[in-house]
Amino acid sequence: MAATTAMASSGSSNRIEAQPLYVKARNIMVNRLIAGEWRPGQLLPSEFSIADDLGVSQGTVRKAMDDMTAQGLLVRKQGRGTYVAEAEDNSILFRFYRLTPDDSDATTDKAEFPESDYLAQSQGQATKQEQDIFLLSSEDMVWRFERLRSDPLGPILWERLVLPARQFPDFTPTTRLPNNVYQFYSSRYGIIVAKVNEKLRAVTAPQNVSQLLGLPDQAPVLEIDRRAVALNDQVVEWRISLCRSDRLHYRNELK
Amino acid sequence: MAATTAMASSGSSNRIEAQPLYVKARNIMVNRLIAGEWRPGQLLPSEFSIADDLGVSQGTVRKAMDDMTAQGLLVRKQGRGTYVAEAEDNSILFRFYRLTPDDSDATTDKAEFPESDYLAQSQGQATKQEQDIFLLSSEDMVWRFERLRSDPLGPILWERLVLPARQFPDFTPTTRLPNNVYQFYSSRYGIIVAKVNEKLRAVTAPQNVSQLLGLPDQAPVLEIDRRAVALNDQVVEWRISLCRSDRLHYRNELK
DNA sequence: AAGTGGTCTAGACCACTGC
DNA sequence: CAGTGGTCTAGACCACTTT
Repeated sequence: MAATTAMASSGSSNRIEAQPLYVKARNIMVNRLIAGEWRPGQLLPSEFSIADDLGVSQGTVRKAMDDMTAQGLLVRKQGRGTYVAEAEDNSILFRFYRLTPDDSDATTDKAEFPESDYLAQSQGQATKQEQDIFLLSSEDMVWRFERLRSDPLGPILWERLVLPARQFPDFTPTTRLPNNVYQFYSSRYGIIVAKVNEKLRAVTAPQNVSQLLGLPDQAPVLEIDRRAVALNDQVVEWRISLCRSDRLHYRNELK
Repeated sequence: MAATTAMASSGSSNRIEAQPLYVKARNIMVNRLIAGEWRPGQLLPSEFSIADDLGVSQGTVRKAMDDMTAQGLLVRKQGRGTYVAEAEDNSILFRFYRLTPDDSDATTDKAEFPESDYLAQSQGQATKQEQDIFLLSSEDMVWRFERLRSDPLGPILWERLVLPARQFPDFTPTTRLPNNVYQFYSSRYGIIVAKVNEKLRAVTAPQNVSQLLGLPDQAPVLEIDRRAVALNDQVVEWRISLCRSDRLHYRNELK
């Protein structure tokens, strides 16, 4: 079977396609993730079996999988096999959620994920900005959510969340998002969020927000403009959060 | 020579030290970096030569070096060899400097590194907080700097920078820090900054800072509390910056 | 016992650099 | 041309999980 599915050899003959085999193997596998052929949580075939399938050695498949594992797309379990990562695997807390109580000890870092109160929810035509962000046309629809999120000590942030309606076909005006949205996108729609781009600013809270958060008028808040990018490079979520930073902060580790 | 320097085999005999050879090899090499035996910019021995030295195969050394390269400690140059990374190699801009003009296109992202005006500079005994941060005793001294940093359009941030005096023995009250401090630590003292921990908050600018930055009174600014951690896990720099965020933002890509 | 990923080795060949 | 890192393969053995 290697005859039909084998990838071009990297041997001396082939000047075009100067791409290592393990990169091609990786691309093929990533495309299977994008296509939904391999879904989050699924057990993949063994390395040897994929190697046969692609017509390369097991070591080459391993290198490709090493990359994908490092990127958080796959999860290996010794003795059992390799699985497509689910949003839970990456411990969402440390991956995409950076707001931390000031007194937290990092050791006693409990998985306190904030609860949500829905202030508004509607479907509407994409604005110019939303068209740019999601690559939509002016007739396309988006879902918009406004939420107030709180931890046990009280409200911590206000946020507006926008989703392209096309990707979430079964939403209704009363559909609520679970607290861990990326887990939801992954398990329900097979959408794998590969990365998130954020822009942070210090701004003065609008009056309604400072009231909701219980802050004095004109209080400074942290504005986080976040765009979640799926494996196929499409933006699947746009979110603007206004966070109180009097008892929380945004932590970042740069390596 | 493998007889004396060889690392314990991972074979069946040895239950203690359940550590893969490549991890041991990595640790040995990292320790050479910490000890200053290998200095930034230096050309390392070839993989085969190190493999002989450590009594392992070249593939094992390669795997250890792969890790270190991924971590930004080493830089490979095909056909020439492997070098200890210098701060310039990692393109400091993208690694540790996250402030970006709002209009920047990422494509036209010029390496505009802000200039510094020194407002104050002094040596003094470490405060309680500084003792905690740098693991110093009460008699130990620190250097403190206050700077105003500007890009071509004007001032963008005020910052206070603290260094443990012991690590910078030849400083004088008029020693200035170059713009790229991590490059300076690396080339002059062999100090390799492995990572940086930051805490971000939105705060109201103190009056003197808002004046220096040309902002209205009570303007919100982004406070960045940063600790730079060296390879040996010691904090070597503490910095608090107050950044205008009306025409700049802090960009972050989470993967 | 069988199957999986994890480690380690050895050897081949390629691409690039510098002499 | 020799030396380096980069890729690819094949095979051995280990550690872990499941049957």
